[in-house]
This record gives sequence, structure tokens and C-alpha cells, in this order.
Amino acid sequence: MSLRHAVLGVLSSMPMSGYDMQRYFDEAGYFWPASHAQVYQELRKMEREGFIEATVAPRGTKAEKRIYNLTESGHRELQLMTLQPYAYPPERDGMRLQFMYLDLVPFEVAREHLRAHISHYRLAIQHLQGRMDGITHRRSSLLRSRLEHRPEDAHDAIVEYRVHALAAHVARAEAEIAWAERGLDLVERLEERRTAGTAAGAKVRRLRRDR
Amino acid sequence: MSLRHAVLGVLSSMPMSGYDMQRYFDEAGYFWPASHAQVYQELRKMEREGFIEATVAPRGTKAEKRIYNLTESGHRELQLMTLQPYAYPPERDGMRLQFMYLDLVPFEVAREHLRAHISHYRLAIQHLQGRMDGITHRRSSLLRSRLEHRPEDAHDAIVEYRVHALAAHVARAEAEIAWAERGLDLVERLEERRTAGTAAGAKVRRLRRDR
DNA sequence: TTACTCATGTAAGTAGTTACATGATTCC
DNA sequence: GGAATCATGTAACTACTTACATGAGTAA
Repeated sequence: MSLRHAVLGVLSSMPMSGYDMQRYFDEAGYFWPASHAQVYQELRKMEREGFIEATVAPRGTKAEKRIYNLTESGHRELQLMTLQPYAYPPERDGMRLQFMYLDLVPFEVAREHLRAHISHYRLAIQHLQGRMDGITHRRSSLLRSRLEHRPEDAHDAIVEYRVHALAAHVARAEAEIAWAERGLDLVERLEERRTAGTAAGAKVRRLRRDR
Repeated sequence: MSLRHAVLGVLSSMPMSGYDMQRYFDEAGYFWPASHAQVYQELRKMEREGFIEATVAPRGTKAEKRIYNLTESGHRELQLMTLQPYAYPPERDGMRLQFMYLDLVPFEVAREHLRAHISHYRLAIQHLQGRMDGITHRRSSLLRSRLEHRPEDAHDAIVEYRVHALAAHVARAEAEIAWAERGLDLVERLEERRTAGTAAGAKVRRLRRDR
């Protein structure tokens, strides 16, 4: 249901084609990424329901391009969705699920999983920080277009709510990294305990220390 | 695809009926909750594929009850899934999406959303801590059953990986609460700035101070 | 002319939700 | 006798993914 929220949101900032919207979701669609297949279908559906309308622009000589715009009803719908208390959906986390059964695999595999976790969220933080920078300095064209048609005294709120939303993702990513690092320590401790006293264990520990 | 991982996981600890499994997912299925409709279908499918098999127990005089067990192939599949690097799916977050457009609603609504966010994650932490306690003190029957048929020197790892997986959810919940609290401060600042200098604003501030 | 980006769609399949449906057992 | 719980399913629908399909414009 929330792809709709995302679509209403971007169109409330700027009229846009399906193609552009999908591109936006790709590069800055934290919160609600979507494939072009889904975007085009949702746009047609929302058009039928009267939330958005398209102005058809020519593309070359034969083809066409549809630029979507919010209708009055679309504006109302966005406001309604923003007013309503958020219904928290059940959370699923495959990584954690996998982590539950790590005792079935060698310690080194556990470590690799955790290192991958750290890389994943480090990369996410980089993207997010670039994005936050673009918002705070009002470089994002979507943001600028939104500011243009909203009252001046709302500009601060618009910018800062967006920054704070992105900050949530950063905070989450940082928590994930910290957790994975504690996880690496845990694996180390478990391995040490397991190999304690055995000749092979002593050797591994020597190698590790000398590396 | 990961409901399968969850099913293999619980069955690797203890044979179970679809009904019991759904109950487990309901009360302790952090990571991968599922409805009974989905569980029964997935069990039938996995049975056809040879990962699990059912022993049919009578239920009263007429009805039947199917207790599922992992097959050799099921065990291998679980290990394989645990070995494979985790493919991070696109993350969607409706709450953050809603938060992006909070400038469309009154400050008080923004505050309500954030307070609900805090309550939501506080409750989650309570559940998780109860669960973690049950694991560390080895009270969970699923855990105990798993420990019984795994080698003694793996017991620590089994317990601690599980605790650490739950700790991830707690850490995440704490990050969410901290973020929402910073959000409440932000709303406060924005409102102050907005109403600064206006008579209405001064009145609101007076009321707030005297309350 | 070839490769790339712009641009829009459909089809088939998987995953998950909600509602509908049935019947046994157990406890009050 | 009635309510709660145990127990298993199906049907319809929504959301999302992956693959297939087509064609225009542009720059090397």
C-alpha cells in the first residue's frame, strides 16, 4: 500500500514521468524502492482512481511520454496518509534468521557473514550521507521544487524532517555495524573456548597472534 | 524464500505440527512471523520437495494431526542456507516515508506519530528481553530440544548466537527510540521557531510552560 | 552501425494477507 | 449446551520480482 504513499509524495514535489520516478526510487528511494514494472502499473492504477493525471508529451515523432501530476484528490490522499497513525507491519529479517543457526557452520563462515554485514551498512551510510548533504544544502532538485510551492515558513520543517528521516537510516546502520562488531568478538570468544587446550587450537592461536 | 529457512530451523530443533509452528511464530517468531495459512501451504510444499516428512498422529477418533520432521535433505538444505552469503533485500519503511511528509500535518500529529513509535519499540524490547531471558537460562523448550541432539561443545555457541540475534533487535529498537526522542525535540524546535513573535505563539508557549 | 540511454509496457510467478470453511476436543 | 482451543485447510486478493518485449533518440 505504501508505494502509493511514495508516488503521491514525489509527485507532490514535482510532476514526473514513470521513467524518472523509477530512476529516483533507484538512486534516492530509501524508504520505498520500486522496480519500473511496479511503478508503471501503480501509476496507471492511481490514474484510474483519480489521484493523479497525465499530460501526454510527444517523444520523437511517434512515441509518447506521460508526465504525471497530483490531482486535488491526490493531495488530499497524501495528507490523509500522513495524518493516519502508522500501522507497523510484521518485521522480517532473513539475516537474523540465518544468524540463529550459525552453529551449523564453521566459525570462519560466521565471521564472513558479519564482515559482509558491516560492509553492507557502511556502504549504506555513505550513500545516505551524500543524500543528507544534498538535502541540507538544498541541492536536491526534488526538494527545491517542493520548497517553491510551499509557504516560506514551512521550509525549515520540510528540510529538517527529511534530514531526520535519513538520519534514522544512518542511526540504524550504525547500530547494525556495532552489533556485527560485537558479533565478531563473540565468534572469537566462542572459537577460543572451543579450541582451548587442544593442540590444533594452540596452533591456530599462535598463527593468529603472529599474523 | 526465507519462510523456508524458518521452517527448517524450527524443525531442526524439534518435530512439530503446523499448528504448533504457527503458534511459535506468533509468540517467538521475531525474524520471520507467518500466518497459519502460509505455514500450512509451505509445509505441504516442502513435504513434496522432500525436505520434511510428516508422521500422521490421530486426533480424537476421526481427525488427524501431522507432525513434521526434517529429512536428511532438509538438514542439508538448512546448512546450505546458513553457509550462503546473505542477499540483502531492498528495505522498505513506511514509517520513514510518512515522516518525510510531516510538514503537511500539524505539529501535534507529528508528535503523536513519534510517541507511538516510541511505545511500539518499547513494547518490542519488553517481549525481546523476556525471550532472551528464556534463552540464556535455557528455559525455552525449543532450545532445550535442540541442545539435546547437538554435541555438548556446541551448546555455548547455540545459546549465544541466539541471544546475540535477539540483541540485534533490542539494539535496533533502542536506536529507534533514541531517534524518535530526537524527533520530538526537533518538532519542539520547529514549532517554537514557527510561533516565535506571534501573539498566538506566545500564548501557546505560556500555556506549555505553566502546565 | 552499434551501443547506450530514454521510455513504456505486459506476463508469469512468488510471497504474503485476509477471509471463508470445517470439525474435534476439552473444560465450565 | 456453549465457549474456547486445537487443528487443518482453501480461495481470493495484493504486492513485488523477473523476464520478456518493443521502439525512439543520440553519440561514438
